[in-house]
Amino acid sequence: MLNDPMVLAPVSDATRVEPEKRIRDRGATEKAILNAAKALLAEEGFQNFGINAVARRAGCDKQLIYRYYGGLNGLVEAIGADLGNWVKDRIPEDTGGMFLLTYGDLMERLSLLFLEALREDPLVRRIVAWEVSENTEQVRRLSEARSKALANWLDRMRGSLTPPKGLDVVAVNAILIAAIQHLVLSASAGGQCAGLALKTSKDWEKAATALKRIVRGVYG
Amino acid sequence: MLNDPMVLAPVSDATRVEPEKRIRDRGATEKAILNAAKALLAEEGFQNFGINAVARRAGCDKQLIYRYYGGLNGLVEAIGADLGNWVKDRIPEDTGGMFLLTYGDLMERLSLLFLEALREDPLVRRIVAWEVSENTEQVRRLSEARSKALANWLDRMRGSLTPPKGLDVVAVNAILIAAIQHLVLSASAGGQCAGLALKTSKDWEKAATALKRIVRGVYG
DNA sequence: CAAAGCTGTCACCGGGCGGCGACATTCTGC
DNA sequence: GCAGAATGTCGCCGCCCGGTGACAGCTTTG
Repeated sequence: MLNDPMVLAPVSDATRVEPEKRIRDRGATEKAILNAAKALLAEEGFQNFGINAVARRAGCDKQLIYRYYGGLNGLVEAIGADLGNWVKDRIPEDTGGMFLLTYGDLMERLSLLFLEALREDPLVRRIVAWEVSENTEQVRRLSEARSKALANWLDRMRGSLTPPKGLDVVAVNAILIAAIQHLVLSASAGGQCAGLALKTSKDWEKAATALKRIVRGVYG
Repeated sequence: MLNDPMVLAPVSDATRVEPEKRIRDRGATEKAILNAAKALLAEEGFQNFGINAVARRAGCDKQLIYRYYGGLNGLVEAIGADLGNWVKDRIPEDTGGMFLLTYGDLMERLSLLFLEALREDPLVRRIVAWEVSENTEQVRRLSEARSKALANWLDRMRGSLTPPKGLDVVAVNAILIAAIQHLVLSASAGGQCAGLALKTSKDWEKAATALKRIVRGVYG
């Protein structure tokens, strides 16, 4: 009664634009929402990541996010599920025909691969930044998924190579991963890290060389 | 704690409670605001860091923040100014009576000192997390102040020790710093990093040992 | 004394947020 | 054909945000 619809004398003239009806396809809509969420997170970061923003981006009503994903939490969980396949998608499973004779060979290669992969994946970068910035249930889920995937990958790649004795490989690798992650995040946010410029590919070569030296130093 | 909301009890009757007048002291108020801001940032992180929250915490009206600091930007800048003295305040200037014979000795010690200092300073941790999460003017200022202070500190501590030749020390040190920062941030947020638990002091000993091995590996 | 300035407080604005109920339209099963 | 479910849309709510103008009380200055 408030708005008598027919009073609206719809744009009668030639400027008439078809209302672009959204097709009714739950599957497609769900995908659109998920993609919108991932793109939004990748591009804008977790700061302005919210129901309204995702809905706007997906071009649908936010109500559908509640219906199909149970709200933001569920949506984030869905993103986390994808994340399980991250390493699979992003990092070559085989070692590129190289012969990895030692654990040092392996870790050098994996470090560089990981660095590359992270540099090229804005979504995961944002998630890592999120992980170190908040400690909500949402983030914890994401973090868990990511770390599990990463651990599996490391394990698979190790193959039958035995790590050196007398060295806490878990701790050392954690530090290496931390270094890579922070390096990439820092570069992504400010173009540098602790005085080291990280913009041009030349900058990155220097970083990669230093990283190699570090890995070789500890793993021989 | 500061100003009970009971102040808004109207001037009713004999139950008149003295409204706890805030003393008029611009200097003290400015300090209160700055401290509130730092405490808030340290405890809650940059997520909900805003004019209203700071004013609430400082127990004063937000208008004063605009007047005295020119808004949040100015306030953040004031925080950044303090940051310049961070290393000075937090990290012993002398080397604790140790004889640092080699660059490796130095960097091992500095790494551990930096790790310790960061672990014990929630404010700077939040700032570092902020740095990798956003790229606004505010954050850039903070970041710059911090990195400058850090560089100065490294330089002072180096003294007359000459770094090894044939090694890009800037890059290597940047990676070491990145590792430490990410390790601490990760621990602070989720109690672990890449599968390495970082809660108990025993956990941290393992991390420190691994870090030493890495530093020694690259710097001898 | 009064005027002018400083300090602190309050109320209000527009806007975006998350969340929800109600409705419109289309599809499905009987 | 019809009822009910599925899908999509709309408008509203209460809340908090940043920002600003107006005002009240104290202090300094003349």
